[in-house]
Amino acid sequence: MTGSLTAPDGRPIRVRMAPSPTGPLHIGTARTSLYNFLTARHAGGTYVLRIEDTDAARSTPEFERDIIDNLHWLGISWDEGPQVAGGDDVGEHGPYRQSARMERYAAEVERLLASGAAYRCYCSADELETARRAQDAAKEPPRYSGRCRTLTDAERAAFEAQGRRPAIRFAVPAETIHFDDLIRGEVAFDNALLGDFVIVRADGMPLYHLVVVVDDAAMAITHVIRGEDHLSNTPKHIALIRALGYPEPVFGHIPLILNPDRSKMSKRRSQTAISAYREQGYLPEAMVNFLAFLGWSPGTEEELFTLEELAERFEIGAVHKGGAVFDADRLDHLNGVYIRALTDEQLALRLRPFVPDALDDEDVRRVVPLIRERLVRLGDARELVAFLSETDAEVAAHYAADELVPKKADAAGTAAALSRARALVAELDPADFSADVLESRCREAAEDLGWKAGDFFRPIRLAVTGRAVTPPLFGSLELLGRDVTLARLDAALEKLAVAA
RNA sequence: GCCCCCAUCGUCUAGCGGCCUAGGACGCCACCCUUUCAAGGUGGAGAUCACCGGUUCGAAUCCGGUUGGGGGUACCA
Repeated sequence: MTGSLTAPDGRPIRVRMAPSPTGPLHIGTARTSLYNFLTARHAGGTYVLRIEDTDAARSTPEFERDIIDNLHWLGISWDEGPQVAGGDDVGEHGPYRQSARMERYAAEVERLLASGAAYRCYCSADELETARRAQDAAKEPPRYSGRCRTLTDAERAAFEAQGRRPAIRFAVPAETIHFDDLIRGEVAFDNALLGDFVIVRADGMPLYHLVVVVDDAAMAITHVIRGEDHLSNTPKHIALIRALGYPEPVFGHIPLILNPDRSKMSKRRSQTAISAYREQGYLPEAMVNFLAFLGWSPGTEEELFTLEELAERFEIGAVHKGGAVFDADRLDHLNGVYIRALTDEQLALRLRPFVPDALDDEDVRRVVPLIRERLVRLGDARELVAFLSETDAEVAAHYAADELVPKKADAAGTAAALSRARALVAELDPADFSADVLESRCREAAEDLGWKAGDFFRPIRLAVTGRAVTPPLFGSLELLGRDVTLARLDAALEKLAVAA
């Protein structure tokens, strides 16, 4: 299973990703896109993006935009496909939106109709439903009876006269279809078990099975790499391909990404929109690495790869057959690793959209060393740095007076300790207001007081940040500055006095 | 129901007939470091390789069956 893929005729491969803009970019679609992208890059082939928007009722420009944006965000780019920002499509096999390819589908359907490979079906939804129910009752597989397959011209005319609008069905040949799946090897399906499926709706809209086959041929796709949920559609597609006289592409079906209960990953049970991960501050490089390893491994113990390195190593034939549970803990860990690998400058830049506007770029740059090891997601920074932009009153509102008091102390003792801290800060030459000086002075004060350093630091931390869990205390004080530190210490003292 | 696919620690995986008394990572536990929380370090628990039969001198690795799980069965994609 090594060596680069080539098309059957020895030419470079052409693969494609064909998302349907009926929802935001889904994690599974993202991984399928990634695997296609990596396969293309690895083999020096062409990667095509096609938007499958034939379902007009559910497709929206917003979802298309979301898909394209987030694919770009992940670093996945295509050689041919629709352009964002209203530009023309790129590539010679366009248009790359199915909604713009209707004439072509219509022409191919005509060919199918003319050759007898497809036929008009006048059955109504009710009739179909009744038939399905009868089959179910008789414990037969529910499939179309083929009733309209052999209609005479007169019968057809009669239906037309009744005003019935026909759907078009593909007359599935009763044969066993074999194909050699890139990932699963030999697979065989008996198409005699299939009913004739609809390829054009009564309203004239062509359906998925038809358009996918027409477009893959029109776009000269050599390798169709898609989710396992399409495995059982493949014999239908092959039958259609043969009826249309197209060259047969190679198929590869990658395993599904699973919910923790091992069912197909769904919005119901998991967070599936890539945009949601992006908004929480997952790094695209972490996402890509995580997704790549969900169902594939380089066979070594290395586990951190860039997109380029993945393209070099990725082997579609080495992809697993079994589904993989989406492990959010692992993603979190990986994201932290990638965050910590960033330089302070890079991290500051990436953090910008996640921290309050009230902090200027210099503030962000200065707080980075304090929080970098504490971030699982970039979005975690918000809470971690909140004390820097909150007002003194907001900070004070985060805690109650009794929270200031350590277990082994009382309110009076705590007040004394905080006063000591306040005095120490007040006496400090502004030029000495640094983390190091603050720390050594506070340690001395704690010793004087006979307090354990940790016990002494805790109320200061709460007073100044409003929180029990914060970045390192003295670095935080330094960032806050002397005046704010003093004011917040005063506020805590006052709170204590009021409570007493 | 029918068709198809799959099966190594809780999870992601290494493994392609002897190197496996099954390796790594995440998570979990303990300890160390430590001003909180993290990060980091060290150690640990955790898989009779789903089960049963074969093939073989030898099987996690090959074959068959069973069980379990999943996907598909639309005038959705």
